[in-house]
Amino acid sequence: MACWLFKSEPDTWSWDQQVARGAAGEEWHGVRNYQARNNMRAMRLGDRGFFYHSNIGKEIVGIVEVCALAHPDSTTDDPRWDCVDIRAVTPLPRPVGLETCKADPRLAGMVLVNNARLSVQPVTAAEWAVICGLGGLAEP
DNA sequence: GCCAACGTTGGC
DNA sequence: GCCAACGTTGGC
Repeated sequence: MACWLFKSEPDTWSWDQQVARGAAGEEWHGVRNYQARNNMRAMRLGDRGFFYHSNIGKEIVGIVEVCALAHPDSTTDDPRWDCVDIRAVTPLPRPVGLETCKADPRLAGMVLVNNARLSVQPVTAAEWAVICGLGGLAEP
């Protein structure tokens, strides 16, 4: 099972809003970047992802799960853009900041550290485990 | 609020 | 198909 990272500005869509959607989840719409879209197309049901707050907070705040495969983005008529649905699984007991990721040599290769602009990113199993540890979660 | 990095667009 | 111009993102 693959791991991912979803970025959102909390002003636009926050973790709290995601949690409020409950098990139904929410369409991860608005992505207009091919790499990010391709990542979403590669997702399988049940894949886990981190939920990252950009700009405000700059930290990984929770874990989400893919609950619908890629489908057309309902916010555009442009057929190029697909998105998945995700639902909140659990918050991190201790949010993991960008600073922390940059400072940890085990995360030196992380996309978040090296290409901050990509809005939907792959995360390796090793990175996943490190961040869960830093975040105070026993590995899910 | 600024600026650097990056992706996309469009002219040639 | 290349490349310059432009817009957007996101860290600081």
